[in-house]
Amino acid sequence: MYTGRMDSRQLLVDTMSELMWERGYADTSPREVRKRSGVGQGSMYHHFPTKRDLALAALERNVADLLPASSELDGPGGPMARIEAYLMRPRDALKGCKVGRMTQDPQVREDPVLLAPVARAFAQVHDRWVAVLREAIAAGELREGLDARQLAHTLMAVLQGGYVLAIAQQDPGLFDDARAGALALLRAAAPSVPGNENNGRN
Amino acid sequence: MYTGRMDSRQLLVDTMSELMWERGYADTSPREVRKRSGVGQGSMYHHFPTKRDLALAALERNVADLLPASSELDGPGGPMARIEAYLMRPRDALKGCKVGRMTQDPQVREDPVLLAPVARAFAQVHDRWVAVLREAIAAGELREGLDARQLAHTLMAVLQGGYVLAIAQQDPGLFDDARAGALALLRAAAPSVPGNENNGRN
DNA sequence: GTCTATATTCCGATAGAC
DNA sequence: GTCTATCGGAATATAGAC
Repeated sequence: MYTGRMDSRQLLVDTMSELMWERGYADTSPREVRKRSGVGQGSMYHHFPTKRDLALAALERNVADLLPASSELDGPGGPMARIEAYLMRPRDALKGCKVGRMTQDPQVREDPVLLAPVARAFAQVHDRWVAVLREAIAAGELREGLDARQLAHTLMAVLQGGYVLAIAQQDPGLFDDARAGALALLRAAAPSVPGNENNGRN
Repeated sequence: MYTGRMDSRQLLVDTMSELMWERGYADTSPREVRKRSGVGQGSMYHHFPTKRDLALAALERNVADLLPASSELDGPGGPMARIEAYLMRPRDALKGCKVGRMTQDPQVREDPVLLAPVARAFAQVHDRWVAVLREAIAAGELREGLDARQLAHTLMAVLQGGYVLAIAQQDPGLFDDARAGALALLRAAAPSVPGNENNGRN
């Protein structure tokens, strides 16, 4: 499919994926895509019969962009160190998440086909979170009895919701607050006597 | 301003506020508002010269709807009990937050006037969170050294992000996971020996 | 305050030549 | 594959009568 150079098809997908991050799907018009990409009308409808087809391709691309970052969660190093690294990695809070944003687009959220890549991406990130959280519990870095699957959703939500708060106040600091607070809570949830697995006096 | 009955103006605002929750601002057309409300063209532009004016009124209304709920945070009862009650109160996860949603609307987030009510509402909820969290720390229900302002943003983010996750999978359970996990973390962040303020052996 | 008529521009395509 | 021309309908109003 990919012919080896920056062809029209690729240009269209790149441009659409930018615009979907910036403006979402519903509010992005084929006209804008053509203007920004410089690709002509005929060309566009040759490669993508409908706006939705182009959006789907762009969405898959955005999802693919996102997943490598989360592989940081199962890289080398202690589990808590990886958790902190992923949680605190630099992110452009005021732009938001190019995948999470799609859930708020009325035309995406009502379209199972467009929503599917979003769901898959989040499920994959969730799996990675669960694994590292289980490791942390096993390593005695997090208290036993915590539910790794729940906690994974909690931490993903902190990031997704952090964007919402930051955008509302136009202040990236709120995103940083949200994740720093989450990290502080995780630390407070370490077994009570660090280095001694026999907590409390059970 | 309010004439005592369900006049056109009020009908328009009610309808617009519903539609903004369902579809956002950018993707809601004046035509849809007229259709759903039954108010005519002339009437509509008499009361609201532009779509944006109507949206602003609807937005203020949505914000006003939201704030009473958060007053639960400074009601009667122990701080942790109020925190749990507010965090766990029934919410329609798949509809999302009618205020938070606005931050993802391209035409709202770029318009300081439309964004202002959203920012104000979140700031107010944050204040309430901070107060109850400080109480919880003072009462020995949460470990000292936790930053109430950060934590307040964390918990708000859990809710906002929980909606994102739930919508992505079309499963309210993810919203419940996110908040249950947050509650579990808060409990784990209680002083290590409950009832004994002299934690560890400092 | 409400009505109908009209206007301009954009949306999301389709047609058909090159 | 790309181009230009065209299309029917919707978006977002404006005009002016009642």
